[in-house]
Amino acid sequence: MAVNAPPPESRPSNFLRDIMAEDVSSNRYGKAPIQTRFPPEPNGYLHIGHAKAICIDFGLADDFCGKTNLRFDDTNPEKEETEYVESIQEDVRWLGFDWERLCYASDYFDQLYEWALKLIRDGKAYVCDLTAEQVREYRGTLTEPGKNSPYRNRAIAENLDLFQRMKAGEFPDGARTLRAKIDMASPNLNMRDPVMYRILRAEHHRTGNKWCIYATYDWAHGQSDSIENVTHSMCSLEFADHQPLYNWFIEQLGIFPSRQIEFDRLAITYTLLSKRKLLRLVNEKRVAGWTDPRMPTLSGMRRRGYTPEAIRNFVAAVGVSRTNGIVELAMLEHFLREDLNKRAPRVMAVLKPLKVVIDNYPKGQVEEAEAVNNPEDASAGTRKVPFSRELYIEQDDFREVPPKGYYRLSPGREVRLRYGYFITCNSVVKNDAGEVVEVHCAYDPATKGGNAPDGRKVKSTIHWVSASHAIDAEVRIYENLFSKEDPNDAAAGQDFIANLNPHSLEVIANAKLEPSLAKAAPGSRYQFERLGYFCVDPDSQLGKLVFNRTVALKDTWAKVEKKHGGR
RNA sequence: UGGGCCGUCGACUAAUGGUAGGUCAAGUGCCUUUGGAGCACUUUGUCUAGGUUCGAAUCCUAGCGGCCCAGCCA
Repeated sequence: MAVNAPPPESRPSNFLRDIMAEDVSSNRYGKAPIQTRFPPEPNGYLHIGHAKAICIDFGLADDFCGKTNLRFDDTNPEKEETEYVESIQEDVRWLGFDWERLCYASDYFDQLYEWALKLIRDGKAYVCDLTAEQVREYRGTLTEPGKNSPYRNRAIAENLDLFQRMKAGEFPDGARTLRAKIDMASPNLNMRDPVMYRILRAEHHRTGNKWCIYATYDWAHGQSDSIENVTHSMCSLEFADHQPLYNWFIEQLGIFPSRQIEFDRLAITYTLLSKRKLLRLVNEKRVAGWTDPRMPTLSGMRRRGYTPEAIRNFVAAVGVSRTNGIVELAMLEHFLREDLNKRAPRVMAVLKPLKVVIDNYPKGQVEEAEAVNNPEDASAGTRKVPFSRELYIEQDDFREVPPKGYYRLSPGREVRLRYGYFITCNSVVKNDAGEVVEVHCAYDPATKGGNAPDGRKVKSTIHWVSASHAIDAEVRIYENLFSKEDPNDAAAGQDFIANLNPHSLEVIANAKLEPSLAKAAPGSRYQFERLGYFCVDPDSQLGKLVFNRTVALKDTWAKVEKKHGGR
């Protein structure tokens, strides 16, 4: 029913789309619709590297009016869990994709078994009694050919009998394997009689204890693709050496000829994208689980405040090729800010409070300043923010001795309180340690709303909250989880654990927020003006809000400060 | 070392034998009630050497460099 459409002209080209377009125009699959699949193994949570694969698998199929299945590649019961199959579905949906069919490689265990029998009957597979270690020895090396297994020429009837008894559970784990009979001298090691089945007594999250033999990736993947009529099976570059084997099985069986195409994995600076290593961070409690906001998992990023749109835009901008590159984290952050800038309501919050007393403002008086909710979106409207004699401003927004290029408050200097008044600092109060703990100012009543009738200008506008109206909140500030661009670049004898950033989480226990935030719901995102984007963490409770900093705003002052060598 | 894949601005990626372009980053200026956002402008690139061709990032050869493969993981 689906008609294969040519790709839209507007999109930048990529080699995958080109291949698919060629296959469509050359009628490689006749009238069969384009079909792809996203095939995660349920052995961990999805991360942003998977987001790239998801966007490719679903996006490309969509470009050609095709369909995409979500298929769990669950052929190794020792590592797979239901928790993971659930989180994966949630994450794919959250990213904005919906699958045609939900499948499991384990759906095909019976069919795979039948096909294995066929290969045995055709003399293309045999039961091998070599131990794992012997198999390795017989395989040869990168430069030397392998040797034939002594069991390679077993009679078909014997192979059939042995294989059926493997399935029946007559042999202990690891005692025998079923191997494809291909070529022990092939320069491609994957073709040196690869193992198709191993004996493994482990409870499978779906098939329970029905099976004690499990298909390997090579035997399961291509056949699963074929069963689902997958036309284009995209996978990452490291599988390129498996493609001849992928094709060999399909040819021997004479089944639907799915085509494997490899592309490069996503890599990002300061980020680890390996399920195995992320699992270690979780198991060793280096982070608070898979959903820790510092994790590159989709669930961690979601909790951190990322939007699916930001991730999709990033993935699209990164593109796809066959080179092994590393994208700068700055690029991800750009697309995050770009999206949040459009959608996040602005709000005032003070992370590190410094008390400001406006000496000439009437005691007990409260005014309501009208604040714009989102300058990027007029329809977001305005809100009222209480203003009074005692306020909090950011400690960073006052300097007793202003460094070069510093525009904010300092003794004798006038600044604007956003949506409030111009104030001038007259004096400071210090504690015993000599630190400024209170700043005394005078306001100009004529500048209400933030404009001086005489046209006088100030160099900076700072945010504030009314001390008596502010609500307290915990704010969690995140930095990169790793302090090295390449987390794996560790000294001899060390690994990525050594590159963990000890300052990746800073908890601010008593931030002061404007009262409009009192009922902010978990998951909602805001821009704390001049600071960054923040979202409400699910740890929040009534009266005890917890915010995560999603990403800081671009900080021009930080650059200036760095250049001047200021503090 | 055998095989496979790949080398385009600092990063990612287009150009499919015919003007090396885009995004990020960096820089400059404008604007600004967020040192935010926005706008304008600028810098920097085809790994090297040969060859084919009127013309090469693109095709060929060689070299150099990087990544992947010796799990009964995926």
